[in-house]
Amino acid sequence: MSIQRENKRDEVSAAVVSRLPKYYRCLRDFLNNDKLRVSSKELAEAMNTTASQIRQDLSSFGGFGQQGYGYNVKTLYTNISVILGINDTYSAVIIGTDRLGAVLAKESVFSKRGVILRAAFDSRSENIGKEILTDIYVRDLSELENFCKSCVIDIVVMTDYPEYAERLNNCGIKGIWNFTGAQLELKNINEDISVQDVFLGDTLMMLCYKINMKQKEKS
Amino acid sequence: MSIQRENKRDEVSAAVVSRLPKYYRCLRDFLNNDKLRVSSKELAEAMNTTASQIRQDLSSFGGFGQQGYGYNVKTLYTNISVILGINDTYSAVIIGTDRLGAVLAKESVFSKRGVILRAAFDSRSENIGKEILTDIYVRDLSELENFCKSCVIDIVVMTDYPEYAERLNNCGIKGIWNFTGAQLELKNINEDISVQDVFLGDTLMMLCYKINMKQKEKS
DNA sequence: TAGATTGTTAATCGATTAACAATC
DNA sequence: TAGATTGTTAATCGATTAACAATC
Repeated sequence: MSIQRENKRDEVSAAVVSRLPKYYRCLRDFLNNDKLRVSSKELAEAMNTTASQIRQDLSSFGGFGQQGYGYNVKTLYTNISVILGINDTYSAVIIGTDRLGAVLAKESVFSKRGVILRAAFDSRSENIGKEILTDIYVRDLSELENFCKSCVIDIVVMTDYPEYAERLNNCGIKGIWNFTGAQLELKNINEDISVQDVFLGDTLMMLCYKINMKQKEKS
Repeated sequence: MSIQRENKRDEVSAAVVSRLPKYYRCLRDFLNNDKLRVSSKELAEAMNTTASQIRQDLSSFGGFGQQGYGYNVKTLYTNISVILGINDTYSAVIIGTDRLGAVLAKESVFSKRGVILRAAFDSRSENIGKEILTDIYVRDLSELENFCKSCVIDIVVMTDYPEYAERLNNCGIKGIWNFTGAQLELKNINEDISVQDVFLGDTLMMLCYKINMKQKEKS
């Protein structure tokens, strides 16, 4: 119970977490421009927010700055990388190899984040056996569980077959990156597994909404 | 000034807007299951939120329900579709035809939302001229502005060349769906143009963060 | 030492939840 | 009419912003 409470206290709000990647990108740009130090005011301008928020956010992970000086860009960048777990290596498999799946396999987004693709799965016979990436041949979906168990797989990238998610409960995986466009049944998924949704269709709908609003404002 | 104020008052918060696509998906599922009516309580359960939030959200667009009865699924679905502008037709072009661009072109996400792809652009000579979709051949990026002006293009899907965004200011486009992984320079982009970002890398970073947190909690 | 800028505490603002009168 | 459930107002909660003492 005391540990529970400890965790609760240390827990960082979802709002802050959602801003971390933006901090990371922004600091990376500063670093690439050989900037050595940055104040919360400067960071705020670059990120289109307030200096207060920057300091509040960063202090929730401990103080990375120095009064009168600001933040050392390199140090802050390194710290945020560690917080995000970006320097670690992850092994991954892809489920669904049509279109989106095939492309994600080739995407640099994986290698940039230390994610190594180990295998790809599909249940359509016309896809099975295809080489979607050097030395990565599409396997039958029915092999998925055994594969994850025998190899050590951290991340499952789902681009199809959302109903397969719960089969991953006892395969030792740590996270699901969900592109299926369907809400996974979280109540059937092991609590140890983190789920990150990407609803592409939702973002297109929101764009349509914004476009429509602007039209209406005018009239 | 009175109109300005009117708009301000009618403005729906970003939090509500971000939930609209979820309402839409949820109601579509109910509709597919031939459900005729739904209460805020039921909807809340399906959407993993509170009945209060459902009623609060929906009332910000006007009352779609009926005391003692709830909401008619079909009516609510139609209303949300109209709010999202989902039944309208949009014409679009894609910038960048490597990997992600090529796949998005083929994705059903477009046709599902009434988005018709008119053209694709790239500046790499090896890509130009390729047929990435039936009758859609990759054009030279330099033709982009003239093309958008002459045809009536609503949406530009950017998968590359983020620096090109500001060139779209006077082409009459209404929205940019940004997959470039770079923050577009909003101060250089016409206010009439809505921008919807999709930072895939950010979502992967957030997944890594969650995975790491769970590991730390255990130890 | 003086100026700058942090980390943190307090104030404000907005979003979510609860309560309930209105009414189908 | 009685029961159900909305739309809306009020209460609570959390996140953002402002202020400032601490200190490099």
